[in-house]
Amino acid sequence: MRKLLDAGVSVFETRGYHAARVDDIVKLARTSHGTFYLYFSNKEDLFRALAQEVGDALQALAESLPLVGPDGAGRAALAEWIGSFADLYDEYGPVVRAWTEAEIGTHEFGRLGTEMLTRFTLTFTDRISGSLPDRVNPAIAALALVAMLERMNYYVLSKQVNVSRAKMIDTLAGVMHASLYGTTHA
Amino acid sequence: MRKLLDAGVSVFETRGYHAARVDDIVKLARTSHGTFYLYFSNKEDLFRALAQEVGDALQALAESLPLVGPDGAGRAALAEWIGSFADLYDEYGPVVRAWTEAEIGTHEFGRLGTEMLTRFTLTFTDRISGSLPDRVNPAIAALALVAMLERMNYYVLSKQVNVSRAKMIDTLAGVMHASLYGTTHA
Amino acid sequence: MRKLLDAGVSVFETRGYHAARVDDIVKLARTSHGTFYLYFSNKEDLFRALAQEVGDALQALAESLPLVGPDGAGRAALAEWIGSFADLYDEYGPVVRAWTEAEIGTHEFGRLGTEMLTRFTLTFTDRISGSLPDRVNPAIAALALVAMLERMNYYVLSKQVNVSRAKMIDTLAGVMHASLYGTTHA
Amino acid sequence: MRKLLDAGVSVFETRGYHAARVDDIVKLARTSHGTFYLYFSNKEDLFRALAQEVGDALQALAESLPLVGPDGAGRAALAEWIGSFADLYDEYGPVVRAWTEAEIGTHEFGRLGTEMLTRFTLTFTDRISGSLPDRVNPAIAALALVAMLERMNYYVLSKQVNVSRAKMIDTLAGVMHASLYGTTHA
DNA sequence: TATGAATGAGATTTCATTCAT
DNA sequence: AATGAATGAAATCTCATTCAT
Repeated sequence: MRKLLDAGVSVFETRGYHAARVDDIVKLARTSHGTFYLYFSNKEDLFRALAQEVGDALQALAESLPLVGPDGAGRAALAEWIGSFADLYDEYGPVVRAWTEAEIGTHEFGRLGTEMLTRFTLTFTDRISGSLPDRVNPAIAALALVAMLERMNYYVLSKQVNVSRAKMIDTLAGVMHASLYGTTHA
Repeated sequence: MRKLLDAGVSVFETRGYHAARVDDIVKLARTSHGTFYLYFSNKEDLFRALAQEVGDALQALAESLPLVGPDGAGRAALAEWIGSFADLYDEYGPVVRAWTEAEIGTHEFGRLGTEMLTRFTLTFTDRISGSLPDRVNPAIAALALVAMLERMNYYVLSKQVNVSRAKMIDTLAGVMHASLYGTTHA
Repeated sequence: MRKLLDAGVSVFETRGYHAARVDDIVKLARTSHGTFYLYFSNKEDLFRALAQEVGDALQALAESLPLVGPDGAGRAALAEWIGSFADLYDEYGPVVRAWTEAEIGTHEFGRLGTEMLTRFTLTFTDRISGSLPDRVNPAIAALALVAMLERMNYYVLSKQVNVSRAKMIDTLAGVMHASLYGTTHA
Repeated sequence: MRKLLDAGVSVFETRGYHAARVDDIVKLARTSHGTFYLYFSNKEDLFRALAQEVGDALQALAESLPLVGPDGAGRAALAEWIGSFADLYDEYGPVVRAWTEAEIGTHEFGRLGTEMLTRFTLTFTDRISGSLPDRVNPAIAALALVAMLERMNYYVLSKQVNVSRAKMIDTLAGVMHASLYGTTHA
């Protein structure tokens, strides 16, 4: 039930995954405990549904990454794609953060998260592997870039580190492009 | 009391911050509830003490970053420093992860974490700012590199993504060096 | 919920306010802790509700005090009213005693008690002020009589001082009437 | 140990008997838990010692009540004695209040208190019995007057009901004298 | 389908008391 | 005599989950 999922996102945003109570979600959704358990078997179950949505969106995004060339156009395309990532983070930020919180000490979400990361990175690797210098392991470099991408978005968009969205995107594009083609930023 | 702090690290590692019960910590430390509350006013309070330790260690690490030159020696020095970061992550991993878990939805730890990130990044920026191309904002580039560093360590050392520690360090050094001097990796 | 309030009265009676445990109340009411906290936020909260009831009953009683004349009929009417006070004390004794116990060192109940005393005494003063000799401050004399009334009921009805209810009422009526009209007792 | 007894009075004053912790008393007395238990077996025990002091002082006071005559001099002597009672209440107020609090729901203190009340009232009865009209039971009238005396002092000296000490004494003397000799107040 | 009162297991926290020094 | 760290029993309170309506 959409109402409950949306309330879930909202409550996870303000209270975090662990501190979120079924009662909070139910109250925000203006429905009852009984109804909650009609649709979900518990908080974890509702979260799984939200996580699924994020996972799908992320995978679609990974697949939309263009083959990036060494020139300015390639860099611009990369920047645009990073912008899409930021858009996605804007939309699903609370879920992503809750996920990070939930997966620590929770077997299932940890496994799900690792799977998702692996799939995303695999697709990402695929797109950039042609561009990398021979001696570099593309999968690992890709993982590092994904790490930077994810965490920088968290820092800037969730943690209110004082950096503008545009500058964040430009910087990420610069560092990524440099590591792919060895050129200097911008 | 050291015994309780150590037990805290251990319990946060296995159960995560939220699922950790005072009872777990107390049992592991082979002491009593009364003793726990003699030294700390609650779980949060104990965690604060641990966080302080990590913060101090991280700050010391940031200050140990050498001025990195464009040549191979510079790259090697950078790799060595990243290795120290990984060592620190090994030692304090449970606390860092617990922190990540705790700071979401907990104002205080969120603020503390942002402060720590800011200080670390500031020192980091200081060390690399001379090396960056003019048009790049050093603070933001530094933040991106710190994001990569932190998150990659988490992926590899905590999440059991199947990457060797040596390769992680080498890759991180490569990407960082490339973004500083525009050279290709290695 | 009535069941819990009644159990509260009963437990306060046998154990006193401070020694009363939520668990006692819950067990006597044959319900659960959860239910208790559904209706009251703690023991204090339940007590507040009971205190409200006593306060209302006392105020109604004060307002029922007839204008007492100097003759035998006036004295009889006064005695009857004192009888009603004793009835009320019988009914709410446990709460009144618990209040006495609770208000010492508890700001809120102290304040509530003083308010109630003031209102009761004010109404009482109103009823007797016409009867007092000029030089006497009616409010203070009224307060003294209320003090006697309250404490004597406590001595006789709660403390099991060996005095019959009838004699207590007769004596109180005598002293009060004497102080109002300067006649000797009875 | 005097230091502990004094600290006890002080703590009972601010926190009441039940809320008083051994820790509070020990801290205020600038000594240790161990020392407390060296001199008293528990909080109750310390309180018993204080109660003993109050009991002795009260009994001495009762015995100092002069034989009160029907004239102005008798009334003045009565007023002076009531002043002494107020002095005693000033000094031992916290203990008296704590006693009231403690005796509800505590067998031992209730019994002690009733004994003390009985002894005090007996002596009081002795002193006034000659003055009362034949039909009045002196013991009961005395009890009523003692009730008034005690409670009025509590109202005025502890509860901060807005009445001056002088007026309280005058009013009590008036009501008492009136009930003894049937004269009007003052 | 929907409700929400009732439940009770389990976590947190307090504080009187002991005992080795 | 004096200390105060350590204890643990006992109380409070929360919240996920159920179930009769």
